[in-house]
Amino acid sequence: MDLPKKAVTRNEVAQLAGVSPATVSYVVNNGPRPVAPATRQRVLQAIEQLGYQPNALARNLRLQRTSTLGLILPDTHNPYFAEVARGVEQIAFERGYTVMLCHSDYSLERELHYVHVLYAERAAGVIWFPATADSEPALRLADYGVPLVILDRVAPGTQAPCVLADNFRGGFLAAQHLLELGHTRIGCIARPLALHHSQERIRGFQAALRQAGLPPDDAPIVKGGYRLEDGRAAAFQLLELSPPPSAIFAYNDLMAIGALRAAHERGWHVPRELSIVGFDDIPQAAFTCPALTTVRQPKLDMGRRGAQLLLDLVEEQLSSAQAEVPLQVQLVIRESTAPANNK
Amino acid sequence: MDLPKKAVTRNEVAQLAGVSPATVSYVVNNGPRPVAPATRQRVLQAIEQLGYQPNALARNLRLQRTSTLGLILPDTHNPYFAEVARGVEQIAFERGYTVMLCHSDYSLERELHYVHVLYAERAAGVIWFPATADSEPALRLADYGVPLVILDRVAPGTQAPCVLADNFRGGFLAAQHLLELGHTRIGCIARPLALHHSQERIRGFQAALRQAGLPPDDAPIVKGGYRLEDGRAAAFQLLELSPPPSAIFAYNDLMAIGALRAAHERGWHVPRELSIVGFDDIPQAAFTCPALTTVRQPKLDMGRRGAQLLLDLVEEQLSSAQAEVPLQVQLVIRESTAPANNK
DNA sequence: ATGAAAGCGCTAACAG
DNA sequence: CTGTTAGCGCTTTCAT
Repeated sequence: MDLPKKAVTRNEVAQLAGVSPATVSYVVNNGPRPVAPATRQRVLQAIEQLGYQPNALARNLRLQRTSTLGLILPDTHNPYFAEVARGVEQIAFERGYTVMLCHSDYSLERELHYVHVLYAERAAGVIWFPATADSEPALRLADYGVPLVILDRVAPGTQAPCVLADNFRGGFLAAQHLLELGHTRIGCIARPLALHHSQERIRGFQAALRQAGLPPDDAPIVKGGYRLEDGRAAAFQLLELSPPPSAIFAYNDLMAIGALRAAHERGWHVPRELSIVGFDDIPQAAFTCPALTTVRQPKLDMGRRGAQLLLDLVEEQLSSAQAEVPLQVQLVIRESTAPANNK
Repeated sequence: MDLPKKAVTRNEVAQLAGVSPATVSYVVNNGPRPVAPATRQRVLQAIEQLGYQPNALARNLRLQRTSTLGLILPDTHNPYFAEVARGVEQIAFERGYTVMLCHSDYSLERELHYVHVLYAERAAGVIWFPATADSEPALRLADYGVPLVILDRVAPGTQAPCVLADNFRGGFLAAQHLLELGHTRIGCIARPLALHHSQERIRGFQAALRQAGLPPDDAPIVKGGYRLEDGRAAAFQLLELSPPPSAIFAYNDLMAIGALRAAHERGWHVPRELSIVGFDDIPQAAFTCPALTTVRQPKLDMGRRGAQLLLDLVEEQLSSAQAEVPLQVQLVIRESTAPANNK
């Protein structure tokens, strides 16, 4: 039943309908030339009868373009990325594109691997959620002439449009939220500050402290990974300080959850004795534990916006043909909305 | 920088290297014919110099096969599916395949849409996580001769291999776990019983009750959706019964979390006054809320096993060429492991 | 050891 | 309105 059954081709359809292969194309593509209603009918019937399904490979080869989008991201295990993937696919579907899912698994090497694969497949464009601070993948894609949109990060030396969360504002809001709850000693779980967005979140965070008249240096920072387990470890460090913080701002929700876990293990009651705020918005987490408040970030929307931007780029490039379009840098800022205390 | 830059072709490489296009192929593919070391060197250098990257479209067209796998699943918003996707991509990567991510969004129509797209793209095989009880997508794929592996469901009328969780056992274990905790009145949040796996989970659940000497009919069942919100609504129904159950077994973790939320809203304390068990294993949930225990199910592994099975099928079909291989039905049972109470 | 050439299935310009 | 034909970039069987 699933032996290498040979697919029916356009020629067979043409033969059955008694027309030329070209005519079949005109019917299938609804153009570029008109077809007499009677002929069209015969062709459609032949297609139906044979179960003809045009070969996209041949079509793409001939057209010198595909409708495939590459999506490179670290790992859908992190619900944040899964949500981004979902957003990308939604838009791709709506606009007739298809998505190739590429996990970089937080490795530059694999990002580069997929850059090559996607170019080999002549992807129409790529959406890249960088795993490291290295811009090489973007450079390579630019070199290949493949349109690119970068998510959640700026890649120095690149012209590619970015979709960014407003990291500064997110950090600011997180601190503000905790300050309003009466906390004065707040610990931070960050990533290495070399990372632009981590740095921004911390900057925003400290700005809020300063504005409240608190010395930012009072806020202990633990720099580290990005996984749940990293958050747990970082929280242990923070809780052992004297005095320990009464609140924690975590770089992402995964680590916030890790912190929550650490708190539980240490016998702290959240949120009575310790408040925790994560930067992202993981619905399950938000719903599961009323103690966990999050600064909401529209990550589904990030995927959607990224895909939209990319497809606009792709299609513009297509229509503008060889007209020398001036490069343009487009920067989209997505703002975090106010912190939501999930009652 | 990303204008429709024309890609360098094999002919240009051949010209630069002063060899025939065929020779370039032999070098690139390392066969099927040997190439003199000196020639090979010149070709490699030309490739390097021009930044040549073979066009996979042309190659696939010629070869009449691709290394693209289709993955059709409801929605990566559900971490369960995200995890499956991750598993599939892992194996695909290892074996040199690429994954097309297709969200059916729980709709048969979209499943069929993607079946067509994937066939048009001549996908080497498809992994399908059905959204409904309808087998039509499987039938269509069989008709096209596209190898298929079905996840988590049997599709009547199909020969496709399935990767199944041991739903009966999972339900059994869930009930057993709750019985050991001393519960005697346990509510169920299920999906429509027409769905094989929901039915099985309930069957297993009731079998455990029976074995414990309890009348299964005492266990109230609410049938419904699959989302967090559905679980919340179902839990409200259960909690309003008199007497209300002291424990709840939910079809999946998303609904278990919804139930947890409902309990909170009603002022119940979990797990002191109400125990909740979800069938899946969502790490965040499990970690976030120590009250939530889950029957672990290796969903990453489900994706991995599915992809392995599929690729074996694909490659076997490739090698066996036109030899009339007898159809074979392969059924893999994945067992749920013991319930883990996430302390 | 290598070159020439025939397609893979399709689109679109060129001819009627 | 429709048929014929030249490729798209590649693999591989013929030849040499």
